[in-house]
Amino acid sequence: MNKNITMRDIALKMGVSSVTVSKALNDKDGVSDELKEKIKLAAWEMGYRINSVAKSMREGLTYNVGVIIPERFTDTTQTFYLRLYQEIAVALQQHNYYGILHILSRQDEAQLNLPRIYHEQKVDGFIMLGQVSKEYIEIIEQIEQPKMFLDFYDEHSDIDAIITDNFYGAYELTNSLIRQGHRDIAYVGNLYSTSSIQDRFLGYYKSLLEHRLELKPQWIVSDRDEQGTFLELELPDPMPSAFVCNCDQVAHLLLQKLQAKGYSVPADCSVVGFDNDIYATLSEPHLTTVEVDIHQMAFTAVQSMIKKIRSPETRFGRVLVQGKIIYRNSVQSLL
Amino acid sequence: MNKNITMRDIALKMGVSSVTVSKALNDKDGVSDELKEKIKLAAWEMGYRINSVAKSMREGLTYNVGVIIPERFTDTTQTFYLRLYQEIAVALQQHNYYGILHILSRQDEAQLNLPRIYHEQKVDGFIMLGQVSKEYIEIIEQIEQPKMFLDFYDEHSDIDAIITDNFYGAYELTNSLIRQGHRDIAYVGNLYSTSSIQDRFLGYYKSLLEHRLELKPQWIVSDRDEQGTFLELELPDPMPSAFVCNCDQVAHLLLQKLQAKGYSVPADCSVVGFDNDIYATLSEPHLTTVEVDIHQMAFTAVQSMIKKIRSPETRFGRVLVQGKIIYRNSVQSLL
DNA sequence: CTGAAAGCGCTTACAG
DNA sequence: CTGAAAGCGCTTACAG
Repeated sequence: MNKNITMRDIALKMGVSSVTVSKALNDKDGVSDELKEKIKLAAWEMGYRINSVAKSMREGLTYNVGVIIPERFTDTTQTFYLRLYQEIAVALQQHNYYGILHILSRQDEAQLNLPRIYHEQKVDGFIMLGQVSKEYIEIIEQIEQPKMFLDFYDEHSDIDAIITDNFYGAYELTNSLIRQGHRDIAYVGNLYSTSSIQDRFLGYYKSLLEHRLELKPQWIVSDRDEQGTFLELELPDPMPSAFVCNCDQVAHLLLQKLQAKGYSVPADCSVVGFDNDIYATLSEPHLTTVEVDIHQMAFTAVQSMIKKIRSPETRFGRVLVQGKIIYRNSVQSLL
Repeated sequence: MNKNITMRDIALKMGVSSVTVSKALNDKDGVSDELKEKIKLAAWEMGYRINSVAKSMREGLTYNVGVIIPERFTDTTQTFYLRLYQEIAVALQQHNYYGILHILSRQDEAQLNLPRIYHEQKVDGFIMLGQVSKEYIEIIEQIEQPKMFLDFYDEHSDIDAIITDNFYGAYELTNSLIRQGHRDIAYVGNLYSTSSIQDRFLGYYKSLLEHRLELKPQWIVSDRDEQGTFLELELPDPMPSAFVCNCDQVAHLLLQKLQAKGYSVPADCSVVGFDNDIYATLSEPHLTTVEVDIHQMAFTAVQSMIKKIRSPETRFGRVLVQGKIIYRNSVQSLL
């Protein structure tokens, strides 16, 4: 059987010490180039694979990053975080790091239990992907290792956060509606549910303010309860000429509601979304929306995390990743 | 600073040896119950966290399982494998194991490079999630650690595989169409692309055979090239009364094609899919389909993998996980 | 019931 | 340019 080859085995075979083997394989100084090449060749021939556990033990680094996603955000219809996780995994790979995904169960979240990867020192840092409760944030703050929030932030916490630029995304999107003649514009989303829904709302509101348009209370349509469970949408009366939805999935639901009630989109009513996820192109008409740059978010997060692991004092604060408006066919020009 | 607490620190504080601390914290024999409790309390008070790297080094186990997904299967529209990965991560968690996701780039797949988690001995076993080329399978066979295929198998390889019961799923689904009076039934899928498309086809064919229905060549409609890239679907002429699609995504595409050409589904033509993924309920009408039991597949895979890690000689062969037909509105009874 | 010793496979700091 | 020694933090096997 191919018993695992160690540096010692190579050293024995080559008649050198394992120190020399280590130096040669790691391209460190102190070994002649000639010997280095010989050792590398022997290692390759013997099928040597480095034991990362021994390396980790010695260096005090696991080369793993924990990514925590609350179970609440992982049902069948929500794939955004999984795709973000995938990009994170790829980005980590490129830095010789590895991701360990931890799905935070509802129970552990409620009972404020940290994941086992924390208790077992399995990782060098934590990326919290998806908003958790204030109480859970306080628990995370006590972790003395590098940590960051991804796709949300907490105003009271100074933990680094990478977020999509929700505010300007919604602001620009609303501006574009106004440029096309819309004046009665509603917002769909529960303002008390997550910071991103809130920030998108504020971007929408800023656009209204700048154009001196009134924000009518009945034009804020709730879409979910504070736990994130979707509610039946209630159409405002009178109807606006356009809806800014906090996400594509809700825009998709709204579209179905509107069509069921006999409204034609965009002829009778325009709808825009946010995220450019699968719902944007599955909706009929396809949605004008803001594309979150998942790739960029993942890469920024990983890069920052690795910097923090290397120098734990590094602080980034709140990093905004710009989105991009994708124009499709769910908006009617009123001009 | 909270310098990491080790067993040694606890031992020093309690005036015992670190052996005793280890035994106490692991609930091993050889320490009085009284002392055990005292040590556990002290560990808790001191904020002790076990160093899993040291444990791993000592035991020769990483407690990680590598899950390899070819990049080809991870574009925006395909979330099946990511959801399966998520279930795997949860199942592993329950066994005190962790998953490391490796996205196998097209390049590494073509160049037959094994992932770095192999070369660094980062994991105790490998789950290959999604079909790879014959050549790559041969490379995987050379891995001397536990390994298994998930959601595909290779006839020439005796590597354990967990697959959904594609054959009987498609067989039952086709039977149900025939029971509803359909006689002219087409199949949509490239028979040379993956084993699951092939097996679903054969289940469909078995149903035809049993009912003495002819399999007309023009009723096999290709949906993708052998690399998996979707092709424009070509409707057969004459048209069948029903289509059995190899997956929901293709059923969704077919639906759009049919509707664009003026066919009404299911009035003019019935369509069934496979997978019960997001496309099944995003299609209009919602698709009658076979639900792949993702949860069960992941749990079976993880359980088998852990058995194999504990006793490397364990063989499972090909494990079939039963699917379940979900009846919706995309089929018209002709009776 | 308790502990001293050994060892897992590396790498760093130091000596030659 | 090369190597002996030490140590990362555990756990097992053995001795008392």
